[in-house]
Amino acid sequence: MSVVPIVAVVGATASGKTDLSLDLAERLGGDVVNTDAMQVYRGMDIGTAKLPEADRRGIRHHLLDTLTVRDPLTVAEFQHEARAVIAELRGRGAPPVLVGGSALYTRAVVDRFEFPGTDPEVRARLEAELTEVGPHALHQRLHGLDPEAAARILPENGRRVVRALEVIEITGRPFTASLPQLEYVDPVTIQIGVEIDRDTLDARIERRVAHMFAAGLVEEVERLLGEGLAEGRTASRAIGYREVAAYLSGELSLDEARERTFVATRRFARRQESWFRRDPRIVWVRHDDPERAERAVEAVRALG
RNA sequence: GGGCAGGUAGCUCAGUUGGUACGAGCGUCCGCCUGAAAAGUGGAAGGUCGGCGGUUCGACCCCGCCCCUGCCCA
Repeated sequence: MSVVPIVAVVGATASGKTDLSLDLAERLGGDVVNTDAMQVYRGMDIGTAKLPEADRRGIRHHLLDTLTVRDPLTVAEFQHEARAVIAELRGRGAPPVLVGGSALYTRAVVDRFEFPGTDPEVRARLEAELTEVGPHALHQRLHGLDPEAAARILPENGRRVVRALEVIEITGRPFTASLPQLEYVDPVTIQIGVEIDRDTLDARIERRVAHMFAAGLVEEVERLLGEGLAEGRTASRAIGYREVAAYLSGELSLDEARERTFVATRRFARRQESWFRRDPRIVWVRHDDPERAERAVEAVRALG
């Protein structure tokens, strides 16, 4: 193979992406690159199902544990860093094997995807307005400035309305409110999706959540709260962490926290599925297919 | 054995002095998504209102009996 391919393993949480990524990296002689929004946080191990060092089969993993829980992270920043890592790996001939369930992160890295800038002051001001006057009023304003964007963004979705207004203000141009075409930055890219039926997935999620609590998730959250987890804009939203934090502050019983974590994870998996499902470029392999790694490698080699 | 409370969507519960269930939250299903994405957001499908009988033009709401659940007394 003349060009070093970019491989991305995608799929719902708990579907078995991690194992497949190790098999692929091993067979292709590559490194693993995390594309999970929460596994970048140091100390968030149990609740993010981060693969322990000892289980990495000696394969190098990138973009894990790069931030503290107080550090916010954005897609655009992640895109920048991940692309740098990918370039470096390919430079030395090692195929990057991306793994992670954060669909937008993966797409931002692998696809032609450009983010207009951001301005903390403008953002803060608009967010303050949002809490004050509500999303509908801001949506009205957006309608006046950029009817097309307003038509595509639901009036209830304050977050997106704010971002649209921010972009318009700092760029002076209309906001593109829809996702870009599905087009890889580098044509030698492939996405391998892990396919799994719902009942099996739900059972795995339930087991995983039970295991997390048994393995000390509560203690992990307690420790991270001491490190400022609650102030972390991104990290504090992680499933499992907010539920356990609610338990620790007395808002929920332990059982409720566990149940809600299970339910939230299940919902998250549904959202991931609906996201990946509509990307026709993904090559799917069954989670329980004994030949799945071979099939995936074959698909990679077929790239040319 | 007696008393009290309750049996309404998958779950927790609203509801009408009798006039086609206005239901809500959660879940489920489907969708959207450009700097918080494990986030944010829209929609849809679900109910013979415990059973049987009675009163009534008409009952989920009234009466009787029965079944179930919880609590109390014996």
